Amino acid sequence: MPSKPSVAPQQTCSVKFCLLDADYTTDKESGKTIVKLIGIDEQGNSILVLDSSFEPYFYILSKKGKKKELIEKLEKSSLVTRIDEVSRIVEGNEEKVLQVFVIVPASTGKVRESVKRLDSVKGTYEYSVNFYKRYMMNRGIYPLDWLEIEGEEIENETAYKKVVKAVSIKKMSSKELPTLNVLAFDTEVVDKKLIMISFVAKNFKKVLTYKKAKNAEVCKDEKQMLQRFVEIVNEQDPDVIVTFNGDQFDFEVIRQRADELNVPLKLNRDASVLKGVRRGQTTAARLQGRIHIDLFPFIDTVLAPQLQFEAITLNDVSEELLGESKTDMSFEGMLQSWKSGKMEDVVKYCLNDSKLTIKLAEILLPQVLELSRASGQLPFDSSRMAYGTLVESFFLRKGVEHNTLAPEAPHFAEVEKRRRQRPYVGGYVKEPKVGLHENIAVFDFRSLYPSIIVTYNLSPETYNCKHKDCKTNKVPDMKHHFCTKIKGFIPTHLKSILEHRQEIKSRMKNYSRGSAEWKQLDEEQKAIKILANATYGYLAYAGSRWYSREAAESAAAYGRYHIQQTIKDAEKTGFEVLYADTDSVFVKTKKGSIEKLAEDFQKKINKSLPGILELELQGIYTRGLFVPQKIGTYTAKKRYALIDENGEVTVRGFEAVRRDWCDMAKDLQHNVLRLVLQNNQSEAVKKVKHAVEKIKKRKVTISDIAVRTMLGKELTEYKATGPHIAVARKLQKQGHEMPQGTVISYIITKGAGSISQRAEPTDKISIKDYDIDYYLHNQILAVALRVLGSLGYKEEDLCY
DNA sequence: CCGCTACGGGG
DNA sequence: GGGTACGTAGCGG
Repeated sequence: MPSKPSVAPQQTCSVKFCLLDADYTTDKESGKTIVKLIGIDEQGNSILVLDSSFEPYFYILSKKGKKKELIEKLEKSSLVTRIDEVSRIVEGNEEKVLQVFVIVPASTGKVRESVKRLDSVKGTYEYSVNFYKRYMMNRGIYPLDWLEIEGEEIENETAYKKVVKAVSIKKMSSKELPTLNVLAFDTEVVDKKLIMISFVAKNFKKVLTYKKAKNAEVCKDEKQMLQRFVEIVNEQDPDVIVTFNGDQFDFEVIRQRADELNVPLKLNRDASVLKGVRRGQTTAARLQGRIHIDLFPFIDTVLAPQLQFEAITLNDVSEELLGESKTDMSFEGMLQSWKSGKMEDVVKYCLNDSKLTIKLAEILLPQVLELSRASGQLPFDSSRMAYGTLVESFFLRKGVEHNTLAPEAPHFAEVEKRRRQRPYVGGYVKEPKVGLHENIAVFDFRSLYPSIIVTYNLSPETYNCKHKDCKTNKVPDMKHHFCTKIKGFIPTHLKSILEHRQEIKSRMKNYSRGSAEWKQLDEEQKAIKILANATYGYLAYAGSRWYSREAAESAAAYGRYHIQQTIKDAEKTGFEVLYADTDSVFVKTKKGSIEKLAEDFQKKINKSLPGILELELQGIYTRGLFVPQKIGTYTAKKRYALIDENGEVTVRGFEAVRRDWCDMAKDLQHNVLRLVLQNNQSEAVKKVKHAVEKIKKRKVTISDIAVRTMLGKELTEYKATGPHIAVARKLQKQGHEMPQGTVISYIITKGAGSISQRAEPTDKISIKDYDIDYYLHNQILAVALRVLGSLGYKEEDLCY
């Protein structure tokens, strides 16, 4: 960090750059806290801007008549630099509060701690807002803003093209995204040692390893490979580094190996060494000057709920988002190749992972950046944040922009208490009419919960207000009421982003679908949708500042009320209601055109809905299969499959076909489902019968019937013995090493005892050993009956 | 039935 | 660095 001004006469300069990252540091000489703003200019040069004009502070609301006493006490503290008196809205009321400035960010908590119990203190506020976040909020700066900086350029020996000490910072209006230099990398690890590293950027790809290999740079050993890794990152000088699970895996291994092998990890632009930052139970790899975007946490927290992959693996995610998968090679295959020296396979495998990662980044990075813009959090943070914190940072900003102090964050005991609350009643579910149906229309409420929060003014401060007229405004089937006179904090700002989203959507109409402008606007509106939808959950989130279980509970009650009304109206109109869940209703008609009837119904309902509530016609389907939600004690969330007139199939909730099912069973269910939707039940039954025969006559391969499970931890750490653990222990006794991460492939054999006792490793088994009965009833027929059972088929119908 | 622990992704 | 995930499956009591 350059802290000294250069000896040469300082050069005044002006730069315009797009903000990508921020941090802060304390200058050792002056003791001042310096905010670091990191970004790139129009030419793609990396810029570091230093701003020492911002001071840390927090707020105190004093008790009546005790202000003087409090100020005197505060002035005695060596940590306090000055005290201002300002006007802010506190819990709905305008108050005069003390703004207490302190020497360094860490002092806010210390000073607050020393005064919070004084009887002159009524409340303390915003003492735990991170300094760079505080800075961005107060200055109205959002990530990806273009900033115009006037200042002095400082000589530096860092990888930044320019380091500027800011004198003034102005926001510009451009919303353009800069061209970023993005580098993806992936490592392969065997026995906790790095064996290979691959990189892919726009015009660059490389593989490092230390066994002789074609198409790779062959290093002397692991240490030299790590050194080359550092060199290559610096040569490529990326603005963004992308990984898939780099926080918890790749960077973690790299750090450990670099430690062991004594390789300084100078990956940062300021020439410092990589450090991990604690984020909850996990560590994130945060680089200085380069944003490390780990796609895994982003997909896990933000995208997973909207998508339908079975697991968040690079393979499944790539298949869904890119329509392509990893190479045909399995991990075991790769391992085999490494051990036997078939290096071209390993190189291909490793490089492909980086290729997929960068392709995913092409799609996901714009989403991360728009989410940053919408939430006000840096890309590094917004890509790792859980919904609760993401929503909260948005409202914190709105508070600052509207002179409103955020409620104090709940303390540990309070969070615990909130967590222990009995769960409240959620959305309404109408059990599906099991079977195959035709001429189906699906309706859903557009952004149901956000619309309800806005329409009914649900917010912590509007709950059970004192106004006489509001008291009759009861939530359906609840004792609660919400204010009808004064707009609440949450509904006000939620409404404004919903309107902003509509405005973006109407602007999108000016561009042709799929154009660059259209795509950027689309990402922007999707990011806002994510925030808006998460606000409902935020009201009931235990860590929330704007916590109101009553508001969340009421949103659910209003939701149930409206969906039930819609069901009643649909029935009155002559539809048969097949299924309903929370915000969607599935109906069918026996006579007339489903399209026409559905459109008329939608219009009619919308005329009767209050506020901003709106029912949408989600789609028309030629055929649909609905299966029971309860099978024994197991309750599926949503389980149906639909086909439209173009033959497009939508499947929900059959995902129970995951682990513990063999490939043959998985494939069979897939085929059966499609055939049923194509109204070809006889062919579906034939397929099942055929599979049954194959199992009975042992005309299958081991791989068809193998179940694969990975050892998630060391074998000794398992207390419970599932089938894969039993197999692993058997293998270990035979002298095989069974480290964490070993994939156990097993089949169930004939004989007596539990499934675990009868599980055997695949490599020692012949096709005559498997238990026909188990595969018939617990795999093939089980999976087939999930689909065909709802159509009245019994086991005996599916066997010859 | 409840409460606790371990897990995920990566290799 | 006053930012310390999170929701759930599966086990044992």
